[in-house]
Amino acid sequence: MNIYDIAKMAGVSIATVSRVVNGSDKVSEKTKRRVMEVIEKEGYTPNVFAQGLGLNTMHTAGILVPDISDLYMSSAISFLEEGLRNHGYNCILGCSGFRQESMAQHVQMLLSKKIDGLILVGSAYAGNGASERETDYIREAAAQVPVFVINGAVQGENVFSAVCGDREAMREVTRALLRRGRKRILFLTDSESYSAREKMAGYEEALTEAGRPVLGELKLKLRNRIHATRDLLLQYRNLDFDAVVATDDGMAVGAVKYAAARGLSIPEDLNIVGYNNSSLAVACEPELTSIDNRTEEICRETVDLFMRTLRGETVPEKHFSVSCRIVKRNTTDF
Amino acid sequence: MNIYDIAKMAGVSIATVSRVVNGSDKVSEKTKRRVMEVIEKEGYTPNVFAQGLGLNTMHTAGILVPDISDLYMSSAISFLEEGLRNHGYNCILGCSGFRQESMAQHVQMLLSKKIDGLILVGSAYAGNGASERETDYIREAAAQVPVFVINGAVQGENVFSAVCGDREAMREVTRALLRRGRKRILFLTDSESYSAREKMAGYEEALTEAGRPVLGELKLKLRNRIHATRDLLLQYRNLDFDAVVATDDGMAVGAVKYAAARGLSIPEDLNIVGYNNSSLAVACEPELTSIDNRTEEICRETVDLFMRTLRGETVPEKHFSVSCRIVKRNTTDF
DNA sequence: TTGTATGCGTTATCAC
DNA sequence: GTGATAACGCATACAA
Repeated sequence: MNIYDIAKMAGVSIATVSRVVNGSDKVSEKTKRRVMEVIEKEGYTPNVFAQGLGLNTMHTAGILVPDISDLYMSSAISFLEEGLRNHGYNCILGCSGFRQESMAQHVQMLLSKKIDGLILVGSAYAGNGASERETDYIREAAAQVPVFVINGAVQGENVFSAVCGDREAMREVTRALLRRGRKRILFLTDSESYSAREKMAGYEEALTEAGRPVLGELKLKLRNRIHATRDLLLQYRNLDFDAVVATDDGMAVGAVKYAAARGLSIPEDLNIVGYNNSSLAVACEPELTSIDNRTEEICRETVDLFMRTLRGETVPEKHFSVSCRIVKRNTTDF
Repeated sequence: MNIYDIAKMAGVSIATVSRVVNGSDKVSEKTKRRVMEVIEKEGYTPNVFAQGLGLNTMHTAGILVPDISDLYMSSAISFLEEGLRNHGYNCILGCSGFRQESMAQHVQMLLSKKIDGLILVGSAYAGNGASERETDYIREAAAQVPVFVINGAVQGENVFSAVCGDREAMREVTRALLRRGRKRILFLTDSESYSAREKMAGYEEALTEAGRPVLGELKLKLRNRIHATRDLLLQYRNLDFDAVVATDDGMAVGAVKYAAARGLSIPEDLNIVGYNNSSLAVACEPELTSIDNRTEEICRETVDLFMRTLRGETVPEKHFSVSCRIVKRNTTDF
């Protein structure tokens, strides 16, 4: 059932059918009614491929995440999908993993589908800070469609980003721990992404401004898995720390498990702060103080930016930032 | 840059370019090389809209989930996306929520994008068992493209499904609890979906075969939220139960929290079994015995079915089933 | 082995 | 208001 069939059945030309379908006002009420009747009866919908070919868009956004089973990313996608859909855009989803090469490849794959814009979820896409060249693939993509990076700042023409103040949040938390007399604060991370670097910077700033040394032994890189974290900490028996800040709740929960295994009481012997305020923070015992990085706001802003950019508006701010919130629960005493 | 440009630059016809791009063997090595050179130099890729218009496919699968921030569904999507991508198919994602009307609407939306097949993740799509009509929208969709339901059995032409043996798993777990002397086993669920009904049936079967009555007061429907579950159980102070089985880990963790609030010891005073074996099961304390419903296998099978169906193979089994696995941790003593 | 011509189903630009 | 017709960029049947 195509536009020719409908035209024939309604006794009009395809141009008129097209006008009716697209709500043109240059059609008489009478013919509009007649055409609509046929359309309804036959359940006709325009062929999106033909539309796409003519208009050069199928109203889709490409969304790329490294790992969709990560709680942070899946909730981000949830917000993005809803927002985009409300504006008539569908999402083509890609899961790229964390390998640089694979990320660039996936970007190409999405571009080849002629998406209208590309949303990269997670600071993993913003490189590890080794070199500006790491993010060249983003700027190349941006030559074709606008690119929106969530939680990672990338510079470039047609590249937009929305982040939350990870550095400030981590600085504030570290400060609070120091104020409560914590002497040796362990920093746990699983990556060197933009946001991980920001968090570490905040941690170091707080130490420095308090006149404390930044000790390499207190900065651990590890896998973001609960048991792996617990076991690693158990191995470092003589590391001697009285607080833990982690760049994701998973590692923080691992620290909680470590405390249980060592018979340490929380928060008296050990303060622990997680990140992302995921359901893990509520599941563990004692429940985890965690930093809420405002996924919903960031996603909403990104969708807004997406729509405005596609409408051809020149947006004032290419880089949007929002403050994190510290959600205090029972693993801290500040 | 289109096929005409490339043809002109390479000094051949568009047919030849098309042949080269599609790897036809009826092109001489020499011209193939020449054309490829131009293609590489210009970075040409075929316009997928034009391809789609001609071939009536863009090699996309529609994937619909009620809630992508649910751990079970996001991990399912992760497996599906990878599997489909390995076969050259991309995913258009929809998040429908749990409302019947919205689910049907989203199915229409995906169909309008001319997907090659539709994958519905989660038994929510299989109806609440009230009437066969609930799933009519699935059979209607199946008139256009093959539909694959994950974790919910739906009958119909061109409808396929993959489930795990929820009924058997729940029966086995309940049996084990009874064998260990548990007298009053609480059943917690947040829905009446196909899989929830299967689980309840298994629970009831185990009770019945042990000569125990199935008590309505011991079957609770509630929201799948940790604190909400805990608080609800605290309200029912005189309910008197010595075991809990839940249709999702979230509620089971809520029961763990309830035990902590009441000062009950686990597993001595209370046995608890969760479902889906998510990261929540590992995050909570004590760690949760949970049922692994084999998401990866089910998704792999679904992708396989998807590909075979699209290739026009007649598949022997429209309904695939795999057994769950009970993952014993520290909230049970069987 | 290569080229020509046509169809795919729209939208949009013209005439009328 | 309405209709004829030209793009849009590809794959492919058919000719050469």
